[in-house]
Amino acid sequence: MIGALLRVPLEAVQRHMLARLHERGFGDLDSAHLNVFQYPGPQGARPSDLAVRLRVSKQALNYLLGALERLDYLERQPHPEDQRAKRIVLTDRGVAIVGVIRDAVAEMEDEWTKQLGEQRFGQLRDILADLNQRVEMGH
Amino acid sequence: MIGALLRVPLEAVQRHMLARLHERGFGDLDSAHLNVFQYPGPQGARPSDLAVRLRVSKQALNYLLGALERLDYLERQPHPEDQRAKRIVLTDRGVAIVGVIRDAVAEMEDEWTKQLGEQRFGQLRDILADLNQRVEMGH
DNA sequence: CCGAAGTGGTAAAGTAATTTGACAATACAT
DNA sequence: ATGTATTGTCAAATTACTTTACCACTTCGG
Repeated sequence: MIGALLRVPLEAVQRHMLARLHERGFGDLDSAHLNVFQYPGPQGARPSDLAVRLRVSKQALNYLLGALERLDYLERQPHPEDQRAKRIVLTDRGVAIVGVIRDAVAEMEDEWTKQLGEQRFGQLRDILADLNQRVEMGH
Repeated sequence: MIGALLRVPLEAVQRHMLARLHERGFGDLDSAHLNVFQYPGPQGARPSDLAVRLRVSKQALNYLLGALERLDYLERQPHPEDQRAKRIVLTDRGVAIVGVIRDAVAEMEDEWTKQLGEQRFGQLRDILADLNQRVEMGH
């Protein structure tokens, strides 16, 4: 059951993020675009590396990046150290949505802290952080 | 950060589920198909209700159901109480994958219990269960 | 150095998934 | 009874993604 237990709150966070973004002038973003901004975000990364991180093909990522570039959220600049490569650089608009996302997550955390109590929410965070480390270790 | 904290372990569970299914003779399933089997599963449900639950259009769900029916995981039978409606009924093959999924989740839970300790994993489950209730309440 | 092998990005073509819009059949409220 | 809403499905159009193929550049072995 642990799958469902993780899924429901995660989806709640994601819905809240997307709703806030839509409210605040970023109505042209959808959840696929949003994946690109998953922690730690695309700023400064190479498309290839990002594709590995997100577990999508580099073509699929490139397709998303094309959309986000047309919507003026980021640019693909030449990489200073490797002439083959590109560097993803957020535009002002791209930086702005990171702030909105951060706010939306903070709101959700406050809400849950209020509901569960500070102690239990703190435990949840701590245990999840621990688990994350271990999961990332184990491949 | 709570979003990322929930996402990483969830994806680990989902990957593990899919890997086990592929190992055990269900190589024709992909993660889109798998969504249909998310708790509490499609058994006995109406396509429309399931579409609402999964937050996809009824056409998109119908497309998935068509694929799953062709792969012999389920059937769409006439609904006994409403002549317009259908009832989703799992085939033997469909019932079988529910078992594999349950086993895969149990393995993951055992693994994490070993890593975090019984007490902390138990806390995680309890707090998440509590949070789930509250999230489902709040729309 | 030089050539072979590998990496990073992208274009083009093809496939898969999803949306949009319609519709027939049934249920239901008044 | 009659108008309205619901349920499932089809088909067309669109969008998202994959596959295949490439070229520019880098790295590495000699």
